[in-house]
Amino acid sequence: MTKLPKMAGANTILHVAKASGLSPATISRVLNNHPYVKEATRKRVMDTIEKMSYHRNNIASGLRSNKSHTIGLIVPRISMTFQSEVITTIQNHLYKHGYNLMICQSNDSLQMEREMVKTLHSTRVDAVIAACTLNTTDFSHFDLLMNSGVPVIFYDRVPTSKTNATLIKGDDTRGGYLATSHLIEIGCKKIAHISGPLSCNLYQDRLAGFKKAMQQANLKINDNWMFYQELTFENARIAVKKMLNSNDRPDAIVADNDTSAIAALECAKEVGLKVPHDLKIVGYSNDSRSAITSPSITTIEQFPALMGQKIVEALMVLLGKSTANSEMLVEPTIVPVQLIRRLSA
Amino acid sequence: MTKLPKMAGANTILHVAKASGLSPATISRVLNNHPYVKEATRKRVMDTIEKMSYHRNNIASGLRSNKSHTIGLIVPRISMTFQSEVITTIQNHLYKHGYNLMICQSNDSLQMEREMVKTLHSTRVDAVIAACTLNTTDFSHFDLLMNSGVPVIFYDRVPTSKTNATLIKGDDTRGGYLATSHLIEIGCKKIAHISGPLSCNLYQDRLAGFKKAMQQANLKINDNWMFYQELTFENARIAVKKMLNSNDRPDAIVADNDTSAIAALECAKEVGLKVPHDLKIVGYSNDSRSAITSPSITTIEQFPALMGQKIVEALMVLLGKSTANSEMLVEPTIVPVQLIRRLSA
DNA sequence: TTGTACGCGTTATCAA
DNA sequence: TTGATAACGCGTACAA
Repeated sequence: MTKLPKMAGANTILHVAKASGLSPATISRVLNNHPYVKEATRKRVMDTIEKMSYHRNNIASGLRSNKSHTIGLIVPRISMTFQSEVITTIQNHLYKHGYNLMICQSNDSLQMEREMVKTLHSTRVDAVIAACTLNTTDFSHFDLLMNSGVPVIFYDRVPTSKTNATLIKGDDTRGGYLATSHLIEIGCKKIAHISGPLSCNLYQDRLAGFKKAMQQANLKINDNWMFYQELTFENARIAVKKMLNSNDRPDAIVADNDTSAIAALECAKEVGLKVPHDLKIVGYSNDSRSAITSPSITTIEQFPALMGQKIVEALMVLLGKSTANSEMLVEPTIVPVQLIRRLSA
Repeated sequence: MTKLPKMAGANTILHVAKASGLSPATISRVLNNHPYVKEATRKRVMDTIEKMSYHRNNIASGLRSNKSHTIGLIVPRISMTFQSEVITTIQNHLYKHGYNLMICQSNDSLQMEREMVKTLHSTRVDAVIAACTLNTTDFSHFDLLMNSGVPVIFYDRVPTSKTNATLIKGDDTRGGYLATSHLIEIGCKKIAHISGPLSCNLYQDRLAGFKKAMQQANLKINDNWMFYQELTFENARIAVKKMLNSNDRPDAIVADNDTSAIAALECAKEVGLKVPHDLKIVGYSNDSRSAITSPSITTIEQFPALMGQKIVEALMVLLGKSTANSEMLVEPTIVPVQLIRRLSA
């Protein structure tokens, strides 16, 4: 007996090697499905592994191979319907490919986001997927990763300037256009817009879509009905109250998320306006709540599962596990959107 | 634009040692805040680290120290409001303590749950936090972790039999009781119950609370109004339709989640019943949707943030980072619940 | 207070 | 097809 046994429950490939009368290298080959292993040997090793209930130490493996089989994910918050569905899809797909997911919530804090990039770098994740905060306009903290050869995929909230990262985003321009032109088609002429802060590409694009639809219909944009703010329930209430209490009221509201749309609906009820008769409302994201209000809210579906799937596809290309769709890496991937017509507009 | 060359190899403490004219051991001591380091030396090292932009390799550190500073989390799905809030709290707290979180979704599949335990074991996580699937009645797959000295905390859906793991659960018996007795107080006598499958402790307990309230009020339980099923929207619709179309209709429904309560509300509207006048409804969990239906739904608040906090507290004790509340480790921790009265009952 | 030397468990590189 | 052996980067006795 050599220096083998130390503590129960800490079997290593060395133990397996001894027990099966083979070398550690062969055990490793079996574990990694290396081609040059005789079938009989493989079987013998597998049996021993089973018998000893050996489990490979991924930490040691990672140190040697420089692969952690872990993907880092940075997201503002997981509780948003859209985000949690994207993440769910990513996680399920990645798991099938043998990767783990390390999820970090920035809580929409740029400082947290910066720290998390460092942490994920130290953890030696194989790649990072990130939806940035509303305030992230400088993306240079991600250079740390890319300079070390760690691929970065941005989705949803992405940089607008040039980058070496892979970009996957929703068709927000079209989303803004669809929401607005729908209202125009059903006769609205005085359309308000509750936008998010324009520091973020999402809201820039949705605004562009809004403007395009308005211009095409020769409708003028009333600055008193344009709001650029963090899209919270309270902020929306304040904005909508102000509009509804004025002499000149809009006949429709395009909101950049469903929380704001729900707030608008609530305000309308309080003021005694009937939706959609007196005021029409369109939201954004198809939040699970938007389907169950009375009236239910017309909104923009973003297909989070599809986006998650695209993200994993790109990831597999970046990790060299796939060569399909390698053009994803140079051109931004645009995920389609769709108007979900309900009763509010 | 030329692609950035992949770095030949990141800096190591050896490089830092060379550059600062010290030994690797001293660098390591500085990184780990070891007491026996002269302040001037520490400063010198920190400067060099900064200048070289050295970042510690957590994989190597983990191999040596046998600590990954990563906590594994297994959860049926992150998209449920309750779960996503628990997870958010856990993640934010853990991050402050210097731990990462590896989240695994079992999708309520027992087989996935089993695999994920193995994966987390291989990844050498420092501890595992788990909310099990609805079908997990045998928890022995977690023994792999506990036998290797990896602490396990079960929350929400926990084992009912004896275990070495730490248990943190909601007061579901009281929740079921509060929901039912509230209905009784406001005059209901014919109360239906849409329960989850009794394989799961949650629904056993809520049912016990329901029965207790019914017995105290000398109300008899009508078996035609008792349903034990996975708590999906469709299942609830079928159950409620059946009851509302029969000759003998309940005057109230206790649902074990808000999805079922929302389905009940929808069915009632379809059949032309007014809620709460003709039918009263109480849900469970205070899902974000329950507040915005018309009428809004009375439900049971489970304080997910508090539960998340308790989980981290217990974890810190288990990891030897804290000695407060060490009784958490032997007795299950019960997180309180509260009736949120809204307009549906 | 700092340095030397070794080992954590695995995989890669040779050699056989 | 398999084996021997040297890394991977860090932490920690032990020595100085």
